Amino acid sequence: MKLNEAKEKFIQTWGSLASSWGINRTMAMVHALLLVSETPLSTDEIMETLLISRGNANMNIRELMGWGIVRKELKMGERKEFFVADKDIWNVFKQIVKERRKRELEPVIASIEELKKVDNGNGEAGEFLALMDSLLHVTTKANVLLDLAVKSDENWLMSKLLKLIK
Amino acid sequence: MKLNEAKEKFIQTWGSLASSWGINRTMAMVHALLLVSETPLSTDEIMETLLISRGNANMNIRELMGWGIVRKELKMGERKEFFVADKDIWNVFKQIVKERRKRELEPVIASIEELKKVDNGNGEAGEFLALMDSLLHVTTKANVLLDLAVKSDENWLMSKLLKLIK
DNA sequence: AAATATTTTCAATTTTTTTTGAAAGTTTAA
DNA sequence: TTAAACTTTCAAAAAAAATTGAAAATATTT
Repeated sequence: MKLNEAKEKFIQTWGSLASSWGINRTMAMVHALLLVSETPLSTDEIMETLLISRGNANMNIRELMGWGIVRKELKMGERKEFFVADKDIWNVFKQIVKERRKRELEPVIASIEELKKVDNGNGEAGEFLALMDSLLHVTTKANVLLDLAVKSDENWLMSKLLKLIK
Repeated sequence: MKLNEAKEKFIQTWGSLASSWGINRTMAMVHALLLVSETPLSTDEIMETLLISRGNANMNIRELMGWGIVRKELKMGERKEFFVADKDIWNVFKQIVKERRKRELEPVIASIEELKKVDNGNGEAGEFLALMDSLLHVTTKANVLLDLAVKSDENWLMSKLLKLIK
């Protein structure tokens, strides 16, 4: 398999994985392209390589920057903006966990807390409250653990965790 | 807030969360409905409550059973099938992790392994290979850890993990 | 074996999400 | 200040995903 073919396959793999995780296919492909690119790429280069429109390219690049895993790079003597992906995969992973925790996990915890205020005058909400409690139990623990994962150094975390397995 | 209102809000919350995780909105709502229901529900009851068609209800119930988090319950003297959701949230969590690991993580690891076979005769694939290695590093570790999580008892795992935080 | 109840399937439709592309906006250079 | 280079926006179009509903299949009862 030639290098370019492998890169292409990687972009496809990343793209098709995306939709199972609620991530825009094109966004994942732009990310993959930047990951395998040895040099920063301009919007035009991304458009040409992935055969997508300018609007689409722009939108997804911006979204990736919002996730904190792609950044702008300015080239001297060039007016265009260039983009690079953070190549430190552990960092990318941490960044995504951090964002999803903030965007999705925390709101859901707040929402469950809210639902615990249900009127239980005659005790009819007992089962419901038990469900909310067990959900809260799992989600808050996940929250704490993900926070730990995000803040820690990879090697420290992994060595600790791998010890647990034995 | 009345109990029924709270249940409805819970179903909505669960449903809207779903799409960020690549899960069908209705499937999440059916799941939520079964979670908050104190009794097993028939397809007809699910249709009526969520205002969805028979085909849709059937499809999503079946999908939930495929994920191993909803099961059929037969009532004596009733010809209809009834459905119940596993109320043990830790179990539900484990089951979902287990399935996603099998359906998504393992194939992606296999795919990256495949891409490592790229032709590197003249050394031009060095950076690409380094990227594949670091991806493999993170994904295989995640794989091992999730496997641990899935196989372990909640309390054991949690007590161990919480110790790490201190 | 026929009638009835129930579940499943799937082509057609609807809804939602993504993408396009051109116009508007912004920045830089002459 | 004007023009050119470049980026952003967003309404319309296209594509993808979800949903419907009725017909077919299956299961149960009489």
